[in-house]
Amino acid sequence: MIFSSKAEYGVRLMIELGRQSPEHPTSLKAIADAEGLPLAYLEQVVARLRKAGLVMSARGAHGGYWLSRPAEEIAMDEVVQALEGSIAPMECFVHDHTERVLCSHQPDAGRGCATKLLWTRVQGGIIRSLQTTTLAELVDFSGGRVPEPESAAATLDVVSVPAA
Amino acid sequence: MIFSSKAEYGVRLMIELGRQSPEHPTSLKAIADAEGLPLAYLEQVVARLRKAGLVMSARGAHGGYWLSRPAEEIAMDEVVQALEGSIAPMECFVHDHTERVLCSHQPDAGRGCATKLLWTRVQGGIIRSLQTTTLAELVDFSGGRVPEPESAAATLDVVSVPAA
DNA sequence: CTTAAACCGACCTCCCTGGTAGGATTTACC
DNA sequence: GGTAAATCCTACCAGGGAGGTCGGTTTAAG
Repeated sequence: MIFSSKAEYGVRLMIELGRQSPEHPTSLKAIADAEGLPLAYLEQVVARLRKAGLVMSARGAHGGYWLSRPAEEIAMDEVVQALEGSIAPMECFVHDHTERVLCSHQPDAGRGCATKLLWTRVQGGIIRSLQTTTLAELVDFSGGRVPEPESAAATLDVVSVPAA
Repeated sequence: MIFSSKAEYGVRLMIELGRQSPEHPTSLKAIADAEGLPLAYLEQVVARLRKAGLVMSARGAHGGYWLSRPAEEIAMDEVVQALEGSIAPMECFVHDHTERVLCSHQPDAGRGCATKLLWTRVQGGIIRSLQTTTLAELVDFSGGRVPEPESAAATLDVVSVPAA
């Protein structure tokens, strides 16, 4: 298995948020119920998304999460990267603090690290396919946005972007 | 980590075999010494390659392994597939006995399995990048074929490194 | 008949995945 | 202010797979 269930859950969570209006927060419990996922575990998953700046949150009653950007502007490589850590095809691909990915193998006896060539290509293939998929595509594929509720007056009042 | 060390070791093993003449078998011990890998573990790795028909073997003294086809005709997706089993980005991608890969998720409540769209693309990206890389490329990258020995001396125990 | 090698299967240890548990804190509403 | 709903945080835990090891059997060359 290439990706862990954190990625699966996290992507589903993002899709769920993308289907909702960003105006009012969606609680984790609602998502957990809708997707049949354990709430306590989802908390850990969403924490990664929040730290990556992909979702924002409001605490307290009627709190919840929402996308920090429109789904059209969220590429899935950001999402998966936030959930899985670095996308490394092999042990020797380690992130240093910058963006660079490097191979820790010694260039043994003058020859290059041949497997690195292969894994680099694989990594490129993965990242490309993730970069060219937006969250909006997945939202659309899963049935699109949830229709805005008619009782707009009430809900819009609840909008409650914390008026600090 | 996307691929296990079986893939790393197995690819290195294949490259080593690709650097050798297919005329005489190369022992696992020679490869283990050259690459610094545990012999007993390599046995398990090479067994997968043999069962996949990628290498052939001869038992007994002076036995060993060789590529069953020229390196130019071996695409790396075959190799990685043999080593790792199926290349599935996510739990729900399971192989049945055919080539088809399917998602076990129910199409819940009429909506399609949206994550499947994403993982399918990722899988495609991986497989494409593996398919378009041949073993010969990696052999070449790692310094190319070992020069054919003229004498009948036991050359194979010492994998001669081209002296820079 | 000794030696080098492939072949085989059982075992073993560590670490990560996939959770659970229990709380502390924040906020809306009455 | 009290209570309920929610985020947030840390610790813990069981299971399984990764990454080997070990011991032995069979095969073939010299």
